[in-house]
Amino acid sequence: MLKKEEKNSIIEICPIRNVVARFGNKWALLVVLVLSEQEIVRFNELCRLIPDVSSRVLSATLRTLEADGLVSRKVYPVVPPKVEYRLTDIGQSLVPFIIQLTEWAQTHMKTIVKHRKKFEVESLSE
Amino acid sequence: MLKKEEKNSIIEICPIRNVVARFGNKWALLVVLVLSEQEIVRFNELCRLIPDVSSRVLSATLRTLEADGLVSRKVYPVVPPKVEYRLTDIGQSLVPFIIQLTEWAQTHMKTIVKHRKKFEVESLSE
DNA sequence: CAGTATCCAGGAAGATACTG
DNA sequence: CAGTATCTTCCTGGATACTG
Repeated sequence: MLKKEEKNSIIEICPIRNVVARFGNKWALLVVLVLSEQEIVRFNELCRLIPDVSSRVLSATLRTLEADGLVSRKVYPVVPPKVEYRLTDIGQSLVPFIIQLTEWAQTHMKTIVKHRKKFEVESLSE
Repeated sequence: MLKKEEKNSIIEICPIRNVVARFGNKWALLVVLVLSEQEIVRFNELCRLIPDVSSRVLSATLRTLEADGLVSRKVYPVVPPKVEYRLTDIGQSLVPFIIQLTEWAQTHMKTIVKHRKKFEVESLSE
């Protein structure tokens, strides 16, 4: 394997890894998907729409998406606070691909799950 | 947030999360992409094609891809060992989406990187 | 050649509690 | 309401060494 510095340079150069790495985030894709369905969503609404994410992780996810320019955040100076999230144009442009991906997932899911089980059994019997 | 058991049931039910979770893997997408270009690849060849992955992680990645049925593994009973990896039909069917994704990444990468930097500066000045 | 074994470090994510 | 602070746990992935 390569040394750390060499690796980092590869990662920086490679646009695919750099950007696609974001999808490694456990929640990012899901947040984009939810935002694509609701247009405008407030923070606690998102919490409810994705019931198994903590507010800590959700806010971190939103911040990276905002940093990337995929999501915009609008704060209303009112009490109690009101913050709205929505997709930017770039964020929107990603949606069709995510949907295709989920369709692919739905199409092949049964086969994949079946295959996983079979594989598991075969591995055990060795 | 929900309790752990409730969460797990959500994840099991949801086909999208279940399958898309695989993309969270740091190397899975890249391996599929490389296999789509080379058709048949041997283990150490892959090591060389993806120079910044360790053999330990590479073999783990290959095993999960094999378990999912995206990659097939063919062992020749010779000395020294010879093992060939290639995409299955399901694996192949995923390739166009990955390519679209990488094209999207290439198109928007500059904007995203610029936005990240801007965002960083703004965060510091607060 | 094609991996495994072992050990370790870092980061992601979870639980809980708290605040402007 | 919309988060942050803190602490802890878990798990991925990395380094190195070794083997059928």
